[in-house]
Amino acid sequence: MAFTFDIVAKTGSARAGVFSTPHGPVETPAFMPVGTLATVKSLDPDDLVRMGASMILGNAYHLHLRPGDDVVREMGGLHEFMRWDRPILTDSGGFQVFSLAQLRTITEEGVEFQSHLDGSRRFFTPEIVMQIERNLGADVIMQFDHVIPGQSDEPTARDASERSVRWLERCLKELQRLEETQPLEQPRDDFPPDNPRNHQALFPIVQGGIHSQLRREAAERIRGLYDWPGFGIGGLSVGEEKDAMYEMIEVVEEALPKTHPRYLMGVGFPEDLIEAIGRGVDLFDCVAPTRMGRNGAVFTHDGRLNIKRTEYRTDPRPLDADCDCAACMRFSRAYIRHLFVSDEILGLRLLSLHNVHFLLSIARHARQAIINGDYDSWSRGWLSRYRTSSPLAV
RNA sequence: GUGGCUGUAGCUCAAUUGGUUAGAGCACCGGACUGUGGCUCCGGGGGUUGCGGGUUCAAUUCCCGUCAGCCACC
Repeated sequence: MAFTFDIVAKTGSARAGVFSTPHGPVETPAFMPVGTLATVKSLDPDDLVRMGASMILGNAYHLHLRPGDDVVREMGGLHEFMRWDRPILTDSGGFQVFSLAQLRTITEEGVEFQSHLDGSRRFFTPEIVMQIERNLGADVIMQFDHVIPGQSDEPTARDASERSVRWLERCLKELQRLEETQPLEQPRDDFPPDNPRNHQALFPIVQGGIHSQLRREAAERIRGLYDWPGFGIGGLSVGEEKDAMYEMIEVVEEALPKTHPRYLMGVGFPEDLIEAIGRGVDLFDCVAPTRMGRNGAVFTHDGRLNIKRTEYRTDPRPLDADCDCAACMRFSRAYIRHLFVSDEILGLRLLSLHNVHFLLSIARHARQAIINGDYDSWSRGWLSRYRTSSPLAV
């Protein structure tokens, strides 16, 4: 089997593992920087490698609309297109259809919607999304799911969750057909040769809103369908209370096999990573470090700070004294603030660099703490410092 | 020198025949952002309406003077 997950250490529910893919291993817990449009905004592959990123994300919805998944396929697949030879995971676009697109009409067959770029009418089905993700050629591909707001009531959440499971069955069937009929593009001669990589790992997504019973039922039904290489946990950090999110993670952790990787989609903030790792989550992705970086927010060990504030106008210190990222090793808060206030590109880049590094670093340290067997004390100390210094972090 | 036009928030402009506490956009100062547009959203500070008089119950608005800028003509 092309995808394996080996757990090397455990502390309570927290696990340190190695997830193997055709493009190399992913040491978990891992944070995956988001590169929606085949780029982690403002960072290039060398930056990401230097920071120790192993797997990154692409997005089926966005890449289908532009440049087109057919274009990516013709260019040799997403890895070669963006020159990233480590693992890639593509999100199905389910979240985007429900967050960006307009005039959604949902049926059992699929979703009709309007592109957020030009308003053109589009139709996504589980089969079409699998074809898109096949063309992109990522190592891990997410099922097409039905995403709903975090505070949705039980009937709404049940409807969406059960539809997601039915769509999952169709995704699996279509992927199996594609693997028979459409081999992935082979790398070009000047690209480092890789493992045989015709197989893509399809991750199901456990939905169910903030309703424990729905979460359990979804996990149960999904497990009964196939021997999945890993599991997505979706529909969280979409407006619900943090306590509800943590509770749902615990419920799903109980209901999923302990032998497989769990990927908490769209999370998160530093404190969320640490809380969720303690509850057995292995993989994360989040736009927060880059998007918030572009808006001036900086993650530090002493909580979040806003680089635009006047108080940093002549502050000679680095963003975070305990950070060894490229921005902190070289530049002052005063300089980066100046870049921001002046709308200079470098400001966006340096904060994105720092924030991504910060989350990658949390995952690395968490992994080491699990291996050392002292995750509880490490995480308590980390959270205490972060929350004490920052009244903004709940 | 003469005639005309214009002076309202840091900037660009509003303010009904003279009628509540002079508004808006941008800028500035805070805050939000969790399966991505550098977007967007929320809140805040800021004006002796160029200056000095006058008319009026009431003046950004009408009158006189004055200062500044612009235009035209000597």
